[in-house]
Amino acid sequence: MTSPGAATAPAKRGRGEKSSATIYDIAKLAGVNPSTVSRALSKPGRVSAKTQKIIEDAAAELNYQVNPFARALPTGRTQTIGLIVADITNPTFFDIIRGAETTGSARDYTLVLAESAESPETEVTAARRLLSTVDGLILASPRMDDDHIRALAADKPVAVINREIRGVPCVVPDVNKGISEAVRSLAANGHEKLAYVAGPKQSWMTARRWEGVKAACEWSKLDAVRLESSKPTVDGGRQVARDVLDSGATAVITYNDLLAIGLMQELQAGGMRVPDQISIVGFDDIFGADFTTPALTTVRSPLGECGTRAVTILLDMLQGHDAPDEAVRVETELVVRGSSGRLLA
Amino acid sequence: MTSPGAATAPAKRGRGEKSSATIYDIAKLAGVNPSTVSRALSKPGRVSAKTQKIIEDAAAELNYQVNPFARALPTGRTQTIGLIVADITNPTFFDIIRGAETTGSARDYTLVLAESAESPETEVTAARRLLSTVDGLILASPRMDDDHIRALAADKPVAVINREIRGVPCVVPDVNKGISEAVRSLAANGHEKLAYVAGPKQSWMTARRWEGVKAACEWSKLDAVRLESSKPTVDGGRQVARDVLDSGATAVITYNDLLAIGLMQELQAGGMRVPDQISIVGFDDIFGADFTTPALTTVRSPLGECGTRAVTILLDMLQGHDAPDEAVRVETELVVRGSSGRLLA
DNA sequence: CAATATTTGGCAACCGGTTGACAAGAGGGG
DNA sequence: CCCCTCTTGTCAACCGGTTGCCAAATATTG
Repeated sequence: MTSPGAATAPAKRGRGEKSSATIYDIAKLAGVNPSTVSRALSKPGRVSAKTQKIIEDAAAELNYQVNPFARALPTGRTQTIGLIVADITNPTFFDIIRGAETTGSARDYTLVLAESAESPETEVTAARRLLSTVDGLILASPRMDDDHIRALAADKPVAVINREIRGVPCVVPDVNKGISEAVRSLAANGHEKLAYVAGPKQSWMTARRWEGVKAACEWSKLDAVRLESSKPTVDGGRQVARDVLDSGATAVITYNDLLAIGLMQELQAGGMRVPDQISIVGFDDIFGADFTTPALTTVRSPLGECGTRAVTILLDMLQGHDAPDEAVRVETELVVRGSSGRLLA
Repeated sequence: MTSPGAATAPAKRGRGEKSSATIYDIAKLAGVNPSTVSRALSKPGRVSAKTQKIIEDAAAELNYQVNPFARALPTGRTQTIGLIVADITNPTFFDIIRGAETTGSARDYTLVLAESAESPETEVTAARRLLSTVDGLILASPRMDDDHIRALAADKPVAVINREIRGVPCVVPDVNKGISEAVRSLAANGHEKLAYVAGPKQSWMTARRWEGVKAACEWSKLDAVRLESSKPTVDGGRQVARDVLDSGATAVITYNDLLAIGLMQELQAGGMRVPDQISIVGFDDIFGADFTTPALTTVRSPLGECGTRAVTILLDMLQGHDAPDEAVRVETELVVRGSSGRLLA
């Protein structure tokens, strides 16, 4: 309003007429120096209680809000955290996103979202771009290689979900508990041969899960066979049905729920009865896993908790705490629904 | 490096050692003035081709990246758009988020996500907070009242999805086509009485859908009755099953797919056969709608497209285009799956 | 009550770009 | 050959906070 030259600047600035109040406005109103205002509003006990009050009142009156960019410029702090997911389409990530958003905004951090479309290159680009504008970065099921991730982590706090990388804070579901529950339950129900339908080769997790299945089967004296899927989707599940039947397995554990659902649909379409003739166990307990008939038995990974934990680690690091030097493990558990059960020979 | 006083500033800055290159570094390397660098890198033909080249090479060599905050400070442009959804839990929004993210990042905009947890107050707060840091804001199914939204829109470009507000650019699925297809199909299959299970009272959409159903039923000479649900979730669907049975309707259209799924589960649990005894049609075609048995017939709203369109409108406005003065309507269509069909008396 | 320790507030530089005003240099016309 | 116009680069102010350093004000202490 009082700004000179306002007449010569023809509505160029994008911020509406009433640019919001600055610390200079407050300073004028409160009769102090701008720097004092800045201190009153950020540093805790740096100014006297009296001045503090005056300034706060003035700020309230002008209904002041800090300009995040002005603050970010000299300090580098932005109050945002970035989250990169491999594929926004994939419901697995929904819970992670939700957990991260909720936890972040509870501590006054805003979530910035990007996706890599499953491409390592896109992922690196997106990560680089984000990294410069956020205080910390979360990579959920990253597709880029370890060294890239370490390079990012050298720059700013980074937390990784669903993958374990030495030297970088990680949050990883510990699949063993859930898997051994699943395998034990299948063994108890009379199954003797089990197939594992694997996921994408680049996925760190698919290897961990297969190891877990193999180990548990050995323990329970089950036969374990590994089958490959073309892609970790419902469609991929449909396509692998033939192989499953050919394998002679009567129980199947899949890399994820989508595969399980597709597989179940295809098998049922072919006249198989689930779980009477074949038991199916998925992974993750995604949204919709209980929509099927029978509802899907699955090893639940607490993905929302992964998001929450990752954010917490990040924010702690930002406050100067050390990163946990071991990967944080969250428990998985078997959720028994209708798709697994006694084998009726 | 050459900066004086570097010794006195003891590693305070949070940005790793090698703070990235600035236009000043480029200027030095290229032997020109920083402002020339700035112009070369942003304004199109403001500098000579020769200087342009020199500067670009220098920038490449230093592997320069603009500091978004430094740019945002004087210009107000941030290259980000905000998206506020009522509930991250709700799969309806997944597609919107995906559409918005994809479209935005294709045009070099980053998506900033916030949720309102279905609370109008939280929503207003989140919107205010976001508005100051983004170039434009998308409100998906906003819960706040019209005036609040208009106030936001007065400040910066705002686009609304799933609600129509005069004077604010909106993207709204036009439910009529999908609904009339649904009702006509039900009528053709021998149904004479239809129930509409409504959603939350504050939802603008639930009213539109009920109007559409009523009108289509009149046209097709069907009896239409409206039932209320406690909440628009699977659970809410289960709870309304009793009312549906009592109503005597043989066909049901629900406010959304979650209600439809819950309703179908409950009815089937009670021994009803779908669709032989009762047909069920949902709304939105969310992820998982085809996981059920039978798969859910539903009126698809192209939610991904809504996200895309909203972003497009916003970015166009940012480039100085006018906002469309009419709400943008996207088509809905009936997706026939197994849950609707001929009534077997 | 003077001398010293501690608060508290002000000054000014800085973060890294953008942009209006201007001057030097290049090119064109009479 | 001179004057005028157009291009191109430079200067300097500015966006809105933060923070090191210093001095004034106040509190503490002998």
